[in-house]
Amino acid sequence: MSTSTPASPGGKAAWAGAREALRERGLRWTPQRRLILDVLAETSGHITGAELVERCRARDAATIGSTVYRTLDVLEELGYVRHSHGADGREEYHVLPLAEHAHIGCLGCGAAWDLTWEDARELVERLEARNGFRVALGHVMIGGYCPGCEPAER
Amino acid sequence: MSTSTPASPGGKAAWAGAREALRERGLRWTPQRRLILDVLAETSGHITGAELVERCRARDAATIGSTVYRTLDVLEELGYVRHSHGADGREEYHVLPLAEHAHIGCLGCGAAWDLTWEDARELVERLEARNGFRVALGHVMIGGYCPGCEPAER
DNA sequence: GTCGTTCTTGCGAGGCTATGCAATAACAAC
DNA sequence: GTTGTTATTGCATAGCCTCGCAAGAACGAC
Ligand SMILES: [Mn+2]
Ligand SMILES: [Mn+2]
Ligand SMILES: [Zn+2]
Ligand SMILES: [Zn+2]
Repeated sequence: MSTSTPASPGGKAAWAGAREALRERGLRWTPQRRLILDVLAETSGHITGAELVERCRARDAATIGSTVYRTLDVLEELGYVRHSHGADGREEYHVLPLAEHAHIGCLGCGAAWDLTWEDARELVERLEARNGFRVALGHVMIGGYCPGCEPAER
Repeated sequence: MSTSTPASPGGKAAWAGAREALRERGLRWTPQRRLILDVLAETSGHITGAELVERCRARDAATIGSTVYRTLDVLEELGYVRHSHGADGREEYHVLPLAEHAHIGCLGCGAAWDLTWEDARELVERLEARNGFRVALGHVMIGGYCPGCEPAER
């Protein structure tokens, strides 16, 4: 469903410090969190909350949705994931974000791509200059239609 | 919560043609649709799907959510409303959009502004040329911080 | 006014996400 | 290993939005 974002850097390696990161904050290392991190470590690019629940459930049928969503909140605070909302409003988590970037999503087929600061520069500079508005690229979502998806009517 | 978008032009007047617009397409004029249009005619700027359901329910307790959402779909096809998704992923309907436009929202205070095709031209043209991607300006959401709101952390 | 066609509605169910609460488990200290 | 503290889980519930389906209503024709 979601395309884009080249493979993450170290794969599993990047997650090595997660257990320590949790403990340093007084948070706990539980079997549920370990499973979620294992799945994320094998994911590159984007994943929706629902997809993550599903993949965890494939490995442990007892997986509870709310636990997954709450763990995602924690991981976002630690910087391991970052979320925005896709064109359909659903959560889209970016795993191990290398650099802040915006998302472009097809309203037809749901495919998604990334947009860099460089791509958005002209617009970002215009908003900064004209309105004093500082764009948070991670919270930019551009909806539209990819070449394969004709926008039906209108 | 959402600022911007000056009051709609004619208020009720702008909705006068709605009944005809429906009939010309073979669609029907029902009591449910009339109520929804009445409520929308008294709304200017933005409204979420849930808010609209609530306001309709205030006038007719028998209002059914799915009917409201389906009517919004129809009205969007006729051009009377246009929706995108707010920073929290919920649907945000723009009533009587004068022109298709994108939304800029402050992640700090929630203030929102509009962005026109002209403002986005450079980026839109770039995406069209480079990826064959046709931007739907109404589905563009730009998050960031207004001059008054310091970007907290990270 | 009656009838037939086709659009709409109501209703039920389901997907995605959030939250409160009590029971449980992780961790640190001993 | 036991115990106490407190974070976390499971569960239930709820909100927002979508969809299928069968019953019902709007509309045009007569
Ligand atoms: Mn939508
Ligand atoms: Mn969110
Ligand atoms: Zn597409
Ligand atoms: Zn602000």
